[in-house]
Amino acid sequence: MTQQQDPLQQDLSIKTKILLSAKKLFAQQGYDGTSVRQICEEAGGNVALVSYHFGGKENVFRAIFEEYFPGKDLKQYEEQFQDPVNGVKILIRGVLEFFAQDEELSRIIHQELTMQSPRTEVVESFVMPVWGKMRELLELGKKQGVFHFQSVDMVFFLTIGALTYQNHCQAAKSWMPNLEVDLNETIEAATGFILQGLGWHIER
Amino acid sequence: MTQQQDPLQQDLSIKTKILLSAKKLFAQQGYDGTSVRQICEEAGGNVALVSYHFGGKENVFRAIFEEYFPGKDLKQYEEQFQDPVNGVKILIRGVLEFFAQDEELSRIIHQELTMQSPRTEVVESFVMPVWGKMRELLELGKKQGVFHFQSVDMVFFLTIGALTYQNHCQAAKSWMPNLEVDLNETIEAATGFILQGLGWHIER
DNA sequence: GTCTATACAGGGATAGAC
DNA sequence: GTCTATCCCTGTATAGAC
Repeated sequence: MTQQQDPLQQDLSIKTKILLSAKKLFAQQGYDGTSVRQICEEAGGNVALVSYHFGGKENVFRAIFEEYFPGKDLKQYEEQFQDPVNGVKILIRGVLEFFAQDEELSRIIHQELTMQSPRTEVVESFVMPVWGKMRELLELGKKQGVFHFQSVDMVFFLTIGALTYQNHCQAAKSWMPNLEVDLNETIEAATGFILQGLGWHIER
Repeated sequence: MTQQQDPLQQDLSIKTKILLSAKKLFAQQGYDGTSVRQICEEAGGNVALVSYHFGGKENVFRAIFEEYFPGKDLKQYEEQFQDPVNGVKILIRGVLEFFAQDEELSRIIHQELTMQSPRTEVVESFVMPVWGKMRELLELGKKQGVFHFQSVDMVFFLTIGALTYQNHCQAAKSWMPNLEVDLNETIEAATGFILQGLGWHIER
C-alpha cells in the first residue's frame, strides 16, 4: 500500500485526519464519488474507523461543516452593515477570503447546492445566514436609493453567482493556467463588478 | 413495481427513454448518485438495456450531450458578434434561453464542472466554444474602449458566474418560492447587471 | 483507540434464452 | 430488441481481537 497521506497531517489524531481527508476527497470527486475505503486509505487508517468515530459517511459530512465552517462571526460587523455599500464590500471580502482559505469546503458547498441531496439541508443551514445578510443589504440599498435595480431576487442571485463561480469551477483552472490568483486583486475586481452591476455610482 | 415513467415519454423508443431518464436523474442526484438500475426503472425497461444500447453508464452520459446539447449554431450570429455590446447581449440571451429550455442538462453541466471527474472532458468540449466566444467579446470590448475593467480573466468568470448560478442552484427554489421566473425579465435583469458590471454606460 | 476479518447490500456488466 | 440470471467488484457496517 503506497503512502498517500498528506505530509501536513502527520501529527494529528486519526479522527482529524479522516475529516481532512474526507474534505479533500469530497471536494475533488463529490460525496457519492468518494468511498469510505478511499477516505481511510488517504487518512492512513483502517476502513472501520469511519464507522467507529462518526457512525457513517453521512455524519462525516456533517462533522466537516461543524468543524470547519466559519461565519458565525457575522455579528462583529453589525455596525458596518448599517451602510449597504460598506456592508456589501465587507461581505464580498469575507466570502472571498473564506473561499480562498478553504477551497475544499467551498467547493463541497457548491456541489451540494446544485442537486437535491440528503445533505442539502445541512449545507443550507450553514450558508443561509451569510447569503441572507447579503440579501438584506441589497434590499436596504435599494430602499435608500444607492442601488438601482428592478428585482431584489434577481440581483441577489446574479451577485452570489458572480461571487461564487470562479472559485468553484474546477475547470476554470485548466482554462486559464496563467490566471493571477492574487486575493486582493480578486476582491477588488469582484467588488467593482458587483457594485456597478447593482447600479451604484460613486457620484450619485 | 410502480409505474414511475414520465407520461410524456410514452411513445418513444426505449433507447430515447433511457437517455431522458438518465438526464433527469443525473440532474437531480448527480452522476455517481444515480444507478443504472434506477435509470432503467424510470425508463420502464430492463437493467441490461444500458449496456446493450450504449455500452455502459459513461457512454449514456456522453450520448446525452451529443443528443441534447445545442449551441452548434453560434455561427449564425457571427455578424452580430462584430459589436461587443450587441454580441454579449445575444450570448446572454442564448445561454439563458438554453438554461430555461433544458434545465436538466444545464444542471448536469454545472455539477460536473465543479469537480474533477472522468466526465469533465466531455462537458468542457461542449461548453468551451460558447464561453470562449464570451471571452473574445469581452476582450474586444475592452480594446474598443466600450467596457472598462482591469482583467479580462476576472470579469469573464464574474460574468459567467452571474449568468450561471441562479439556474443551477437547486436550493434557490426553496429560498424564494415566489421568485417570478419570467424568462424575459431574467434576461433583462442579467443583461443590465452584467453590462454595468463590465463598466459599460449608455452615454459613453 | 485502533486493527482484522467478515457479513451484507448494492453497483455495473455480460452471456445466453426468448 | 428485450429479459433473466449471474458474476464480480465496491462500499458500508459490525464483531471481536489486540
